[in-house]
Amino acid sequence: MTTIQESAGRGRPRSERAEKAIVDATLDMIGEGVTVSELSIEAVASRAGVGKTTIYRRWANKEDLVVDSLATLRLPMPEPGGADVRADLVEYLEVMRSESSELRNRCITNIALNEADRFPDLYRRFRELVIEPRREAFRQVLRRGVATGELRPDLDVEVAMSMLVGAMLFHTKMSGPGYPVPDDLPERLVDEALRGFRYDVTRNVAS
Amino acid sequence: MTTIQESAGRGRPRSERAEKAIVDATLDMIGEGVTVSELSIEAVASRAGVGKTTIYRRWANKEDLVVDSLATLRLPMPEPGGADVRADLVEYLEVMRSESSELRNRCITNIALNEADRFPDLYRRFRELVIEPRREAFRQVLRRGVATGELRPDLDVEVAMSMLVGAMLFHTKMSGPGYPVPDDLPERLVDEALRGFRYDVTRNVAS
DNA sequence: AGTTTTCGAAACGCGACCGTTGCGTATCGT
DNA sequence: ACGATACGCAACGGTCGCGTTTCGAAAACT
Repeated sequence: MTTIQESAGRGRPRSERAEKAIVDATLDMIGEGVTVSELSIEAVASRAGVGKTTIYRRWANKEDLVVDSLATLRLPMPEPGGADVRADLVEYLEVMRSESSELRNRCITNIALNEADRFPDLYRRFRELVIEPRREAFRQVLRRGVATGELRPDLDVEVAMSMLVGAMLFHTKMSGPGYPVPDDLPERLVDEALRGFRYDVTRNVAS
Repeated sequence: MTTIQESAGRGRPRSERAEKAIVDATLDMIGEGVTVSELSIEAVASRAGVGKTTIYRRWANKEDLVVDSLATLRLPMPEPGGADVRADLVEYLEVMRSESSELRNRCITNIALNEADRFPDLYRRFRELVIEPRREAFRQVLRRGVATGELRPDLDVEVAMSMLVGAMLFHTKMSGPGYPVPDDLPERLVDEALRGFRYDVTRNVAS
């Protein structure tokens, strides 16, 4: 908790509703693509229908507000069904796809991709809190696939992850009004990745 | 050319040096991760060692300055060697990798990934000028591979492109002081993509 | 009832940047 | 030489957001 100080519960208690409105406004604006640099406390206050005082009483600065707001995003990667590697990979990519369609969740990628350089502290905490757990879950699916023999024993897991996740991010970032992410993209990505691009007459006759 | 007007060559001619300094400063700042919104004419002028007047005399607004600056980035994709699909793919990814290490060239991805929503005009022109030609070149390599029989006839070319380019962008965006892009990433990416992840005892024994 | 704390709102002085204008100087064509 | 234009620089009035302060009202405690 980066909150500046708990008030000794003597007088009027802090409004839960105001706090939620502030965090919501913050997340929404970041989700819409507003940079942390551009994010103004005044705009957050106005959007949340709250006085600036109410914000400054809780957070010392903008970065703390953003950190705490992002921390409220609990987006657990689901335990993979575990039927097979293909199903698990598709499931995870599908999570990414569906999340990307909600404005709120876009702030995850927006922060991760845009703010790393300028707010290293924010990025580091965000990386530990959100990014790494997800990478690890994804990594485990691939490792398990190697262990079960579904995937090549010499598969470069990190590179494989980059390909699938990178392709997904690529599409979601490029997506927009005119360029929606196809519903079946996760399946198509996983299938192409599993089969490989090369034409091999001894094997690829169709699945 | 978005330049506001050519002066009738009567008096003192406009300084080539100043113009170059302005464009250089603009590109450098964008390459460093400064948003177009954040980019201030004052900062550009100061960095270029130039008066604001000199900028406003040439460009009507910030967006025009950015458009013209980006247009000076002539970054032709090389004609691929054409030895085989693998070599061509590695070559193109290698171009992306090496470009990403130069600050100046980072403004390509920065603009493409961060400014699409807020500056649709800028993004559209940039897309036509830089992005689409490169996508098309990349696409041709894959199509040629299908035509020569090196790649599967039913390969989903768009998905394949997303995987390779997306993975590369993913790494370059994530890269930084502590996270350099491995030199051999292009090769590793292409090899994993061509082979596929799946373990197939009838085929994968090594290359 | 009285105390304490928070609430939203408004205003403060401060600094950054806007786009414009005027200044004295430099550099071109005629 | 002379007029025209561009140069860098400094200043203008204006807007925006900063972080702080003050205000009267509201909501909890003893």
